[in-house]
Amino acid sequence: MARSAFDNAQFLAAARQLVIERGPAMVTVDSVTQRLKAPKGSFYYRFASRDALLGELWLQSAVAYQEGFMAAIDADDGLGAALHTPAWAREHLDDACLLLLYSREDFVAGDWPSALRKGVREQAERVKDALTRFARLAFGATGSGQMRRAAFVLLEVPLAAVKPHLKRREAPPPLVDELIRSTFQAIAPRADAGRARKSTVA
Amino acid sequence: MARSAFDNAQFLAAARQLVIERGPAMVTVDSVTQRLKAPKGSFYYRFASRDALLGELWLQSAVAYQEGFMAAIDADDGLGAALHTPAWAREHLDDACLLLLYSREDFVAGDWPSALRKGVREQAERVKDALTRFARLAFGATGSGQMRRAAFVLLEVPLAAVKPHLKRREAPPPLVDELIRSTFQAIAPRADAGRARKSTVA
DNA sequence: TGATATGTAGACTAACAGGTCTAGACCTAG
DNA sequence: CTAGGTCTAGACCTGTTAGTCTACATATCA
Repeated sequence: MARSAFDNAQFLAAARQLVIERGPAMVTVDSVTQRLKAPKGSFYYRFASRDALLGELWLQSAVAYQEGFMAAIDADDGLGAALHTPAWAREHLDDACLLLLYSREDFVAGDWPSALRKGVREQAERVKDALTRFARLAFGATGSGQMRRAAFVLLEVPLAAVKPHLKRREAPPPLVDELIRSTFQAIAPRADAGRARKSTVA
Repeated sequence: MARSAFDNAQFLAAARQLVIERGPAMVTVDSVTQRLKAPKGSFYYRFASRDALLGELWLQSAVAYQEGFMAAIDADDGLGAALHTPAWAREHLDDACLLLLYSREDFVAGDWPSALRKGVREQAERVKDALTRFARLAFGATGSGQMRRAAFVLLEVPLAAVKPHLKRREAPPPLVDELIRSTFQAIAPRADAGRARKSTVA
């Protein structure tokens, strides 16, 4: 039994379940190992700390979420990017609950483990680049006001629209897309003009 | 020195400061009493538990926030209710950080102390009644879709618009009002017709 | 076969949490 | 002046947490 009775993925999966069921604060090293019937030693053999586990868990989901978002942005499909949040939540309900219902700080409060710092920084930079690109497309400039609008319409509003449903662990209904679309067209009408005509039908 | 070296308000004030500086999770009985240089006994003489303290703190702010919100709703001023969130945040930055940056569950996780349960229930009911009244005004009905829209436009969007600024402990700039107003008009145009013309100027 | 990698196993420690309890200081009433 | 309620004071108890440490089992390779 010396060759891997457990592996990293199992610990991550157990932790994910616990986050979804009870929130990140209730994920303790003991609760994870108990659920897996693994000894503590095995956990600390694979993860440097609790923060390393929760950080990796968060980063995994954040990167997965980002993929489709970036694809829409790269295609200059602003509305598609805004609607990516409910779409992704429907496809990956568990991941969406984990990522969108809690904040990054709920997973790792203080300094991040050095192994993850680079990943987190890159993640943040990609988001910022995406917002910049969209701000230029939609508002013709990238000043602080335009960036603020971009974040509002691409991230904050979709998140707010989706959250109440995730709290009940249910997929966001079509109404959510309608709310996001209306808001998008009210605030960034120009971004919609050249592209993504199919998403606009209603 | 038997007559009150400390009183309830001081404990609540100390806890409030701690919430604002470090979040509700970092408010421990020890940290509160240390900040006040009060002994633990004095704390437990006045509060039944940590939950009693944090619950009262949350409820205080929630009721204070609600006052202006309800006033706008009672006047059928939907836009005014939506704009109440940034307005109140400007006037009461500390309370806004406490109430809007965290969720009720961050203050009291499980069951609420019986002394507060009634207050919390009434608070929730008032919000629900307000949303119902607004849904009828704005959408002509109070089905689940209309209620969802009402919550979105009166609470979720204003909260989302204000949050990034509260995280930096700064007052929401005028742009926030503009974002909320645009969203409101896109989603509940009818609610604006009869009233609150002065708020609509742009 | 036997040394070593790789990992399991879980008792243990130290810090800190919420909460209890007893002793006593002080004010007020009689 | 003294009795009793009000409140301070802080030692103490119990449970839980992240993290450590040593012992040991197994597969692989020389």
